[in-house]
Amino acid sequence: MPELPEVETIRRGLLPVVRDRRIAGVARRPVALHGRPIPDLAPLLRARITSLGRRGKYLLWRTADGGPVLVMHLGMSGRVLVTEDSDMCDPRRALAADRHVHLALALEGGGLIAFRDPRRFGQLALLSDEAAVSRHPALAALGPEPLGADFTADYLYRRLRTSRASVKARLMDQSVVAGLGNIYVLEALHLTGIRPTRRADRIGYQRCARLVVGIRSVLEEAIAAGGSSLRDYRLADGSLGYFQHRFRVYGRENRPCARPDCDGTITKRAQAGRTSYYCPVCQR
DNA sequence: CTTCAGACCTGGTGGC
DNA sequence: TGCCACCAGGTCTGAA
Repeated sequence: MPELPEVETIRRGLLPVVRDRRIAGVARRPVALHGRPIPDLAPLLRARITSLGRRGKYLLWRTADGGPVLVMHLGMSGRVLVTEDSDMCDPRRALAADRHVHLALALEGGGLIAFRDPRRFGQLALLSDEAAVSRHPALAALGPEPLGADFTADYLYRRLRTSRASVKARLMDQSVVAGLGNIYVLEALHLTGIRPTRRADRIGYQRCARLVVGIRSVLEEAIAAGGSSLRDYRLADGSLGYFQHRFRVYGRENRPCARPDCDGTITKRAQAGRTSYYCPVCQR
């Protein structure tokens, strides 16, 4: 899936296209996404999109006058497709043309937004207003934004010191910090010289402080690069992100460690049902 | 309580 | 070429 940098890149690319556009037609496929049916989209009809927000890996489509909010999570394989082609503005046709498109919104004046997710691990919810957004269980459970002021060394130290789980599992827990996934956790841990398998409660304050800085810098660099394109992911305009060329550890088993003064070799191993990559020499 | 394996899905890849 | 096992950016559940 898109992790925070990919979702943020999509948000930035989409915003100028959809802002102030009115929704002229809607269609949904009768399939389950993340085990739940796609909500009725009728409340979106005639609504005007005013902003596109992001919280963790969630995209929030807001509409004018306190109207409904579409909450979208891209799961592992979700994408948002946009076409400004005025011929392609029938949402039902968009669903018929591609069996992995599960939601389509036609824009007044031409153009179409489609949510495509082959694996169907994504999530869609339509909330009636801002109050419902703050009550949404998954959103309410999210920890601080890693690029926000609340994500501090004090905070992270407090959240790590009480857990015997691995630091990697802890950082991937969205209630600790919102938006990190497998790739960026591993990248940040390499940057800060911490082994993914290290127990969270064995990490001191100074290392937490470095981790906060490292997480921020990895995310900022990735956003600047337009995210990472592996498999499905594309920017809003269909182009590719290029942060994957800057990976220090992810997918780099048996390659030399990228740290200049380190002669280690990147190791791959299964951890908590996922794959971890790290340098056994400089990550402790 | 916390932690972790398994389930949920499809598609792409690499081995035989 | 075909078949099959395995792997993939995430999240939730239930069991230990």
